[in-house]
Amino acid sequence: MATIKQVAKQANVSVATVSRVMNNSGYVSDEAREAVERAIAQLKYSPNRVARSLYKKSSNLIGLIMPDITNPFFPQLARAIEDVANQHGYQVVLCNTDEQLEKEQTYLVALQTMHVDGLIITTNHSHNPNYETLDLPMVALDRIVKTGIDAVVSDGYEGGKLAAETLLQCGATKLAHIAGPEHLKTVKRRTEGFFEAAGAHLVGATQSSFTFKDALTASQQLFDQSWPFDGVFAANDVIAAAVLQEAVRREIRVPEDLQVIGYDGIELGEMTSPPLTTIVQPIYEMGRVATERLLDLIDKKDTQAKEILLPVSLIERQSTKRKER
Amino acid sequence: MATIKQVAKQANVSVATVSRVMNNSGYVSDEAREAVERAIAQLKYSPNRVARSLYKKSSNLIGLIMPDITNPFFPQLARAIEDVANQHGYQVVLCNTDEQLEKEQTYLVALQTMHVDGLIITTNHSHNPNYETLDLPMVALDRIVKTGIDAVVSDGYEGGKLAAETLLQCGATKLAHIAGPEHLKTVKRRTEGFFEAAGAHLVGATQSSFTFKDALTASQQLFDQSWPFDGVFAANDVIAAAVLQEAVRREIRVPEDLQVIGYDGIELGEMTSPPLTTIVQPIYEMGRVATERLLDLIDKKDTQAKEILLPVSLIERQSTKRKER
DNA sequence: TCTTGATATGTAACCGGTTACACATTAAGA
DNA sequence: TCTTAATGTGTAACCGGTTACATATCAAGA
Repeated sequence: MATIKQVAKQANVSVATVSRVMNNSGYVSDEAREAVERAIAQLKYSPNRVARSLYKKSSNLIGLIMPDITNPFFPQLARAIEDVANQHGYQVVLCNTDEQLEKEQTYLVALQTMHVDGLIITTNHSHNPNYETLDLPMVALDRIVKTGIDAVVSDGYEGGKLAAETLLQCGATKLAHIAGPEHLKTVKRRTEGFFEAAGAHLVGATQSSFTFKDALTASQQLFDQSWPFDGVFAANDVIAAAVLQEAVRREIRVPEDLQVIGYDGIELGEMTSPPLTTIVQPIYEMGRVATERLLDLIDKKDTQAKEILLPVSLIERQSTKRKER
Repeated sequence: MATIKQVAKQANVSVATVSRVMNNSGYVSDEAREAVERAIAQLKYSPNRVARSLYKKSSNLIGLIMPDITNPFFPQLARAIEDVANQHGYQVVLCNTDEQLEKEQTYLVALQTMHVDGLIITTNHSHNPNYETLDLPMVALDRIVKTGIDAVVSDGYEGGKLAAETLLQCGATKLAHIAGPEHLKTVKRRTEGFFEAAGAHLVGATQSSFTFKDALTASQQLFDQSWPFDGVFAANDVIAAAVLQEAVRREIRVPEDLQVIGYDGIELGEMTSPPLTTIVQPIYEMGRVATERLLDLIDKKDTQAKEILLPVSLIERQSTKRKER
């Protein structure tokens, strides 16, 4: 790798001039510029970002902290973040915390010592640790933070309501629900919205983590305890897939005897049998908006913290019947 | 953030001594060490990795180049890589190339200028670009490279054979196949193994990309053109899920009338109805092995390039019947 | 003609670590 | 007692950029 000194020598100018050409700053004569550009091309020079970082105290790196990229909701988010970051000349550093405070803490110091320019925190943790004291631009994604930290979330309450309303409009009268983990506020809102709109039609509910195994257990429990019902809203698509599978096992026909609605809009929903009707969060959009917001914060464009709420929508596939009118 | 100078001042020693304490190198008296450690604790000092990188020409960063983290095969791989890297004090930089040469090239120079210590290339691309000229430790994952680059892959040929043998042992006699994209050598091997073991039992085959939509089209085509058959081997689990869905749509019972085997062993396979029998690649293991290999290369432990072949295995769920005997 | 501001360029300090080298002290062995 | 090696510590160069500052030239306006 060529250095700026070699380029300067080759072009017969000082390093300052080379730097000016590279950064398009200060005054440079046309001759000098051409000579430098020629040297750069000849030596295939591209500046050492580490050296640049050291002086500028900025690395063009952003840290992405998420519980587990393996959870099917996160890859799309990561993709959106990486796309937008890359378009703006940033790279992203991936961190999986498993929601463990200790890991989070370790990553935080690692990211700080490497001078990342900002953080995207995609974790549903409620006991937010030293984030407040961190003095780094950051935005929370799919997560609700009390203090003055930006957040991008989708409208879970409306989503829950929409699920109940849809089920009702499609002719279901006895509704059941499988909620997500207690500590996830964004997920809890879905349940609250659903309960609100389901009203007296609610005949049963249980709760599950987001692993498929747990969801299967919860599904069985729901069928055992609350059957019969004719509409289920699951707190996410993975749980909905479990409900679908359990229904098949019990020879309950979907959507004829039982209608199912999921939440998230991940690709999995297309792959089940029957394909899953679901409330879709604009996942990619959420990642995009969060990253753009973060880049604004890094550029100090707008330092007023705010919560950005994105709308959800319904996608009808075949786990529900046609809406009546 | 405190600097080494501040620590030195606080501890009444020189920066060299502080550095020696931090790195456990050279001679340091007990008193000096204690004083330094006290100062470090007081100032909450942790060394600036950027400065360190500049001198050492090593960043403790590894670049992860994959086509698209959104493809359900990759998150597990990414997770394994990140886990192992993190355990050894490395961070990973995520890059999605969409298999586009141009993007790959851009990432490559970005990663080089930030002095990543190594690269993991998880892409099935055959037209490998400037990798050879790159002079960076790297290992290819799930990808076959001609030249002297390390590779970690699983045994697709055996996997394909295993699929055919299993189908046959489970009583299927008329076998069909949906292959993956032409250009993916690792995937092609599965097809070759399957054809070899299926022999005269093969009654039909088609081909598909790894998107669910294409897989659905290919499934329909297969049913239209080659029905009846009683065993299908799909080149990956996504395609298998499509076959399953199409079978349901045509009211063909699985596994009674048609048995289906997938490939990969991703979580999706548990979530279909019925759950999918599949050939599992040790995905996490592959990521782990690749990363450990890369770290060895970085430490110059063993520079002899080699291909590491990991075994696959069968996991029986409910898309096949019980094996006879 | 003199002043002034725009243009052009180079030198050196700086970012925050690591380490080669010089120097000093002390202990062990001859 | 004299060598010699081990131990301990500080100074300054270095990694490869960026930029403050000094300096020089030149054209325009007074």
